[in-house]
This record gives sequence, C-alpha cells and structure tokens, in this order.
Amino acid sequence: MPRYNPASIEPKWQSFWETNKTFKTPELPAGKKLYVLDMFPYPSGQGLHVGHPEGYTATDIVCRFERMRGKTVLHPMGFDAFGLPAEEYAIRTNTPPRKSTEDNIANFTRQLKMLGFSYDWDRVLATTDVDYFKWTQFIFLVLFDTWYDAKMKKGRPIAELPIPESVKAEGEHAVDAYRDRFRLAYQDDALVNWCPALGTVLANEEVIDGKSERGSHPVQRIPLRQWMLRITAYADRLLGDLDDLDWSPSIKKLQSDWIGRSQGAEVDFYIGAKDSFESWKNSRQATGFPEVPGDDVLRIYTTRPDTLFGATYMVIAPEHKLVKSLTTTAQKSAVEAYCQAASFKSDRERTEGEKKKTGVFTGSYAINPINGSPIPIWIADYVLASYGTGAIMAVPAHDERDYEFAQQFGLEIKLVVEPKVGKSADAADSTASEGCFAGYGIAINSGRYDGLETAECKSRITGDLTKAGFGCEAVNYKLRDWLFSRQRFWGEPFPILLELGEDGRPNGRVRAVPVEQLPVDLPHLEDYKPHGKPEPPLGKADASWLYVELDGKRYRRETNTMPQWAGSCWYYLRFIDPKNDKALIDPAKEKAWMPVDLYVGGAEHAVLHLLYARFWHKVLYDRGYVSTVEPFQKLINQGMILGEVEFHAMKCESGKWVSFNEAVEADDGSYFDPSTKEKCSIIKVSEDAVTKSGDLFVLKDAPQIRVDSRSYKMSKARGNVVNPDDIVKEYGADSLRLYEMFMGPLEATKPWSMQGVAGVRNFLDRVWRMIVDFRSEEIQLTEQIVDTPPSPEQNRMLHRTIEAVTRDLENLGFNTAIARMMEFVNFFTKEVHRPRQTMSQFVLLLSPLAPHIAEELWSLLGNKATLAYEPWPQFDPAMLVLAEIEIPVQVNGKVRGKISVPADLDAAGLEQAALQNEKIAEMVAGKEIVKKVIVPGRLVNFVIK
RNA sequence: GGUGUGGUACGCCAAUGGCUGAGCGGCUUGUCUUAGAAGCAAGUGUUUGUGGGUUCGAAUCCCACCUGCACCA
Repeated sequence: MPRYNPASIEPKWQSFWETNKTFKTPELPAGKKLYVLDMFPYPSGQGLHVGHPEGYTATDIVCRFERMRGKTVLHPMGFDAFGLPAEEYAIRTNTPPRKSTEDNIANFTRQLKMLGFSYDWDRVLATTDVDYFKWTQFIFLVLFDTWYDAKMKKGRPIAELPIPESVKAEGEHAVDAYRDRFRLAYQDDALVNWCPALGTVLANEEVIDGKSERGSHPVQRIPLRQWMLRITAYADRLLGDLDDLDWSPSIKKLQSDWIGRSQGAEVDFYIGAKDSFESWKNSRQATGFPEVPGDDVLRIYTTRPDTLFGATYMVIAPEHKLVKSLTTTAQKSAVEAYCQAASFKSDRERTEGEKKKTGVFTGSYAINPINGSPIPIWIADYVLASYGTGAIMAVPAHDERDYEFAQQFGLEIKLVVEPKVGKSADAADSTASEGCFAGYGIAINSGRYDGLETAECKSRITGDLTKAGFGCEAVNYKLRDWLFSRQRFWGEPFPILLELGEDGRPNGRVRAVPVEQLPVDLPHLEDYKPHGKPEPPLGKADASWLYVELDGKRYRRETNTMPQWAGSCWYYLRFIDPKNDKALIDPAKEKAWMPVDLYVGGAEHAVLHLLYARFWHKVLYDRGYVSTVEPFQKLINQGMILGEVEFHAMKCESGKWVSFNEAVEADDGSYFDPSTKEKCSIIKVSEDAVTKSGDLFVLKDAPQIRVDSRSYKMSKARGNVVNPDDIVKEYGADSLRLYEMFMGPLEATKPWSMQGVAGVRNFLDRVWRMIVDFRSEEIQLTEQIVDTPPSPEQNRMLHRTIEAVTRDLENLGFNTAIARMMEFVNFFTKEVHRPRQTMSQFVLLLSPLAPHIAEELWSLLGNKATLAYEPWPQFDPAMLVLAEIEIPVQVNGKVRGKISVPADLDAAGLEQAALQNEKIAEMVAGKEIVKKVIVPGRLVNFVIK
C-alpha cells in the first residue's frame, strides 16, 4: 500500500546509512569543519526521555544542513555512565554495575538509532570504558602534576615550582610536602556531610534540617580526608574568558554569579592584650601587612571597608581556628555546645535568610584598627569557615544578616552610611523600622572620611589601612575548591598510591601511579555496597589489587573514586580521536577540530558541568595538550518539555466544588473551603468538562467554579511521561523529530500535545501525497509530477521557501522553517502540475528535518545516491522579483487604501500614485498635508490636519 | 527574597517600528463514503496581560503595575 508508512521506510534508511557508513567522519576535515556536540546522556534504566531528542534533533538538523552546504561535520554521541544512580540501581537489582550500565547503554543506543540521527557511531564512547577512563586518570595526573603560578596566571609543571631554601634545607620529604601544598589536585580534611546510616557523604542538597533527605537519618559535618581540585586558582580566568563566548547572557550570568568574585579588603583586628595595642600598631607600621596572620590578630574579609567605623561586633565561624583561644572560661560550655550544634547543620541551612540567627559570645574583644575601640567577638554559624577568612566584622546598620543578628542579641547598631536620596534626620528612624541600608551612599560618623561617597571611601580607607599595615585589598570568590572524591564503588579509581610506613599504615606521603601503568581498573568486588564507615568500598578489594610494591616501597591504592563529573569534563576531546592508545588526543586532530562550534543541552548543566569542563580544559591548555582557551564556542540551552496541559478543580468531601483560587491551604498542606471550613482536595478534570469564560477556565456544568489549567514537568509520579518509543511506533521518527522542532523555539519551555504530533504527521502525509500516487498498488510517482519547467509563480514559491528555510536553519529557527514548508505544500497540493525539479529541491529542504521520508522521496524521484551530501538548494533572488507590487497608503497612520505600482517606483512616483487613489484623494482634499512618510517599496503615509 | 524568562485567537505559536495574523491543532459546513475515519474544499476568531509615555505609525521602544514559569537562596 503506497500510503506513507514510516514503520517500513524508517528502518530501511537507517540500515542503509549504517551499512554504507554514510555519516562516517574523516579523521581530519576536508575544507571547513563543524563540530556539533550534544550533551551526552546518562543512560538510566528508564530509557530515553522525550526531552533528549529535542536537543539531539536540533543538532542533527544543523549537521545534515551543513553537510549539504559542504562542511565536514563531526557529530558524535556517547554515554556518561559512571555515578550514583547506576550504582543504586545495581544494588537494588543485585546486578554488577557494569552489567546494568551496559544494558542501559544498549537500550539508549537502540532508541537513538531509531530516531535517525546522523552520528558517526564509530566514535561512540562511554565514560566507563576502560580505554576511556585510562585517560581520565591521565588527566587527573596532569592536575596532580600542576601548580598554578599566580604571577604568570598559568598552570605549570610541579617540577618548576620554586622551592624556598629553608624548605630545601629540611630535606627531600619537606620538599615533597611543600609541593603537595601547591598541586591542583591535593588532599585536604574537608568538612563533609557524613551520614553514618547511609554509609556515605551527602551533597549539601541532600541534607534537610540536619537529616538525610532519604530516610531522615542524622547527618554530621565531619572532617574527612578528601581529594580537592584547585578550581579557585582559575576563577579569574573562568570569569574573564566568558566574554568571548557565544553563550546566552543568562548562562554567562549564572556562571559568573557562581564564581561570585567580590572585591574588598582583608583587615586585621588586634586581639592581644589591650595595653600592647599601641606597640602592635607601631610594629605593623614597620613590617606591613603580613601574608599569614599571627595569633595576635583576627583577620577578616569585608566587601565594605568603608563601613569600618560601623563595626560593632565581630563574628567568627564555629570552625574557626581561634575559637578555642578566644573563648573565656565563663563562656566555654556555651561555646562548645553551640559549635557542636552547628556541626549538624548544612551550609545552606546556616546561611538561609529566613531562619532565625543564632550565636554565642566568646567573652573576648578585638580592637578596631581604625579607631582603637574594643568590640566583642561572637561565634555564629551564619559565617562560614570556608568563605573569606572565616571571620567578619559585623556592621549591622548596613548588612541585613548582621542587622538581624544584632536585633536578636541586642547589639549596638551604628549608622555610618547615609542614602544619597531622602537623606534627613529620619534616616535613623527608617533604619529602626525598615531594617538596614545596604546600598551605597555618603559616609557619616566616620571621622575624617565623613562626606565621602561609598566607592571613594572604600578605596581611601583601604589605602590607609594598607599604609598602616592593618589591611590590604583582597579579592574573594564564592566558588570553592572542588571536592573531588566519593566513597563509592562506581567511579574512576584515583591513579594514586599511598605510601605505607613501618607500621603498615599510610604515612601521609603519596605518589602517582606511573603513566605506563595506567589504567587502574576497578577491582572485582562481590560486595560493593556502602557500609557504616567513611572507608570506601574499594578498601574491601583483594590485597593483590589494593597493595602495590614499587621501587622497593610498599603502597596501598587510593580507595576513593572520582565523582560523576570527571568523565564528562573532557569527552568532547576524546570524540575527536576515540581510539588513540598513545595519547588522550592527537595534537594535529585537536587543532583541526577544536573548538566545539555548537553545544546543545539542558540548562541543568549550566553551572557545574560547564564550569568543571572549562576548568579542566584550561589546565590542559596550560600544559600544552589543547590549543584553544575555551572548549565550547557556542552554547544553546534547550527548553524543557512539559507534560500535556492538565485541568484541576477543587472538590469538597461533601461533593461541593470550590473555585481553585478560593481554596485555602492549611498548615499541613491540605486545602479547605474558607466559607464552610470543609476540607477539599484537588481533582483532575478532563478537557471536555472545562470551558473558557473570559480569561479563565471554568467547569462546564458549574461556570462559577474556576479551574486551574497548566502543564507540569514530566515525572513518573505524575504519570505524564511521554515515551519516544510509543511516538515512533504510532507516528514515526520523522514525525517525532518534526513535532519537537515545531513546538516552538528551541530555548522555550513548551507543553507536549499529542494533537500537535498528529498535526505534523498530517503534514508529512501531505508531503507524501504531493509526490507519490497513493491510490496505486505500487509505490510510484503521482502523474502530477511533470518534467516541464516550473511556472513563474511556482518558482516564486520555491525560492521564497528556499530563502526562508535557509535563513531559519542558520538561526536555529526550526519551528518557522517548518511553517514555511507547510505553506509550500499547501500551495503545491493545489497545483495540477508539479515539476519534478521543484519537488526535488523541496525534498532537499525537508531532508535535514525529516531525513527518512526525504531519502525515500529522493530515490522515488529518480536519484540513486543518498541526498545527505547533495548541494543545498540555491536561492535566486531574481525569481522573487515582481513587476508590480501592492503598497498600502495610510492617512494619519491608518491604512486607507492600496495602490498597485511598479516595484521599483521611487518616492515621488509613489506619492503621485497614492494621491491619485480615489479614496485617498477624497480624504486629503481640502486638508493640509503636514507630513509625508514615503518608504519606497513599503508604504506611503500622509499626515493631514 | 534574588536572578532570568515569558504573557498575541479556544490551545500551541509567527510577525527588520509599517498592510486585516504566517503555520499547526480545534471548531463549523460542504464533498466523497453503505456508515465512520482519512482525504479534498470552504469557513471560523484577537480592544496583542493592564495603565501611561515616545512616534506620522507600537505586539515590537521606554516607565509602572498585574501574572505564569524556571533557576538560585
């Protein structure tokens, strides 16, 4: 039956492309290159989500389009397969993670191939491939071997790190220890969220009110030896290099906010004996501001040095190293209890704006260097040890959190900045009633700095502090070093050996696994489940894996594993040279293909993945492995696809309906009718039961009852997930591709609609019938296809379409490109004769979007080869030129008539022609023409009085 | 609370400051059919969220407000 049947033509062309290796990419580009990358998926057990093909189709269209325009296109696909979900799934189903991961990858591959994407499948990789993570480990060793030279702003080999003579004098071990402190990959006792019951550390997001999100087990902040990556060293470059990238401003802003660069000052507050303050001052005058603060000072970081006079108390973090020494005997028990309690809170809870501030007085005082006045030192958990110096000067009049804290504990609030507008005596009143003033203004109560504007005041005070040796200009980042180790099984093992001492325990010295011994594969473990101790599961491996002898020394392997992010930090490089067993990438190939010209993926990776990958890339750049400063030139974040629109109404237990907006939410999350206090619940109603009244949706049977109408995120719990397999089965892959592109702009959030899918399928049916005789038994062209040349009108339609589709595809405007093709088909469906030439051109235009039907029609139209490398149709402007055009004539901006004139008529001619129009002449008659607006080829407008 | 982004017909969505809104769906009617579906043909709709401003002319630019959504806290 020669009806359009995707179920038969789609698999046919997919196997054609596969057996002919149609989309095999050469090692090196011939002519202009284009590297188009999708964010590779995490192969979950659920299979492909309908959101995946959105981005994948968009990139596939670009690739097919640009191939036809002569570019050599690299378009690879792979899998991000390490990580917690796979491991949890493995534990639940009692399969080894490698097995379940491979099954999931096989399923994803099947689904991706079913959609007809033009990937070069010979380049496929998974982060879990031993051949791949060998090089992930190699890059880790590069990080381990690199220190950041702040002067040269460059990562350099650790061997080039200058070693101070004093350290050299202490011997080889001291030198090694010194180097270890500067490596980009280093070990640190980081505070982690340790949950004994789950046997793992948790991310901040997984901790709620001191309990684990899953199971509500207590979570404690404990210091644990961790591998860290010194991403903060690259903060400035990660921020600055954003400028030249073709990314949306909003993503750039997200990244720059995450990096959170702030400029301020570090200031030392003297905490020694009060009577020695003067001598301390004098000694500072002589020595200047030391790089490392001594024990006699509390060093703080502030972004507002101009408010120094307004500092009425100090706050140090509960983990601050001076907590013990600053606490007086009288306060000891209170401080200890407080610090203990704080250790159970996550950073997020501690800094949460709405929570009540807590704190405890240490009993000690510090001396404000600018005026010598003593101020109390408090401990409060809203200050984090990891930000700045872990201590602040609190200026309650001009910082919201300090203000809340001061209110809470009745501390002094001293105004030192006055708003520039509305300044008067009532500034103090407004402070008391409305809170504090955190903006910029004019300095007051600040001695000789009074009257200065904030910016000026900042730099003057900072300058004076520097001169006096009390402080210096400082830059701070919200960005922290990257906690890079996990106590889990399913991740890349670290290529690191811990040296064992006489007692058989690690003695704190580490060495890299020699490069020629990579990869370090995961050991086989019968039991890889986490247990109750922070010791990672790899510690249970056989001694033959765990213990290594090298150069006469005994080592134990590092048993932490890398986080899921590791593998995705550099996969775009490996795609260029996936089989190379000599290097992570061949430099010549890297030079030829990098950077990625277009990178498309979901916004959920806008910050972390992209920041981590950029960081690794910069290190690789510094160490000469790659030639570009940035990996991803152009980035597009596809929008989310929501489920179908749903309608919800409120119904009481008695059966009475309540308007959705009237129901009130009770404290326990349930709803009640405010008039009767009766409990009610949310009921899903079908589309037929709903009608529109004005701007609102209401129940058909009860029009006074308002109904809520919206789309929700797809989720298993809500039961609104759309499975690509089902869509392909019912409508075909081309319909799915086309629909996802037709829904709206790529970057927009859009609701799914089955009727919409049916609509594009209808379009493909019409395309089919435009060319194929759907009544005959055999598949053959309809007799309306003729070999005569197209009429001028047909040609105009074709070239209008070529022009619009080409422009739209260049701008990733797929939805409008499809609309233009629909217009073309609507036009030619009405044409009795359809020139073969014109139809062929159209099929080429359609092919990037709906490649299967296009290939089929292309071959029916008499072509032997695939259309994948056919030249893209050329737009001929001459075909669009009309001898006569219609021009609207406006009077006072309103269209009052139209005139037909030669297309190239000039302004004077247009004016004449317009005035000759009867209606216009009538309106203008007897009036004064104040102004004439004449745009040749577009319009004429008379302004009359 | 902060940041971002949107609000055009019954739903989805177009429109370099310039003509009455392109396209898809829905709905109505006709045609075809034993009937239905599909097809074909014809028809159907917006004070462009609200209020101001700029302009000869505003969906588009500016200001204020209302409101949806996403992300962060």
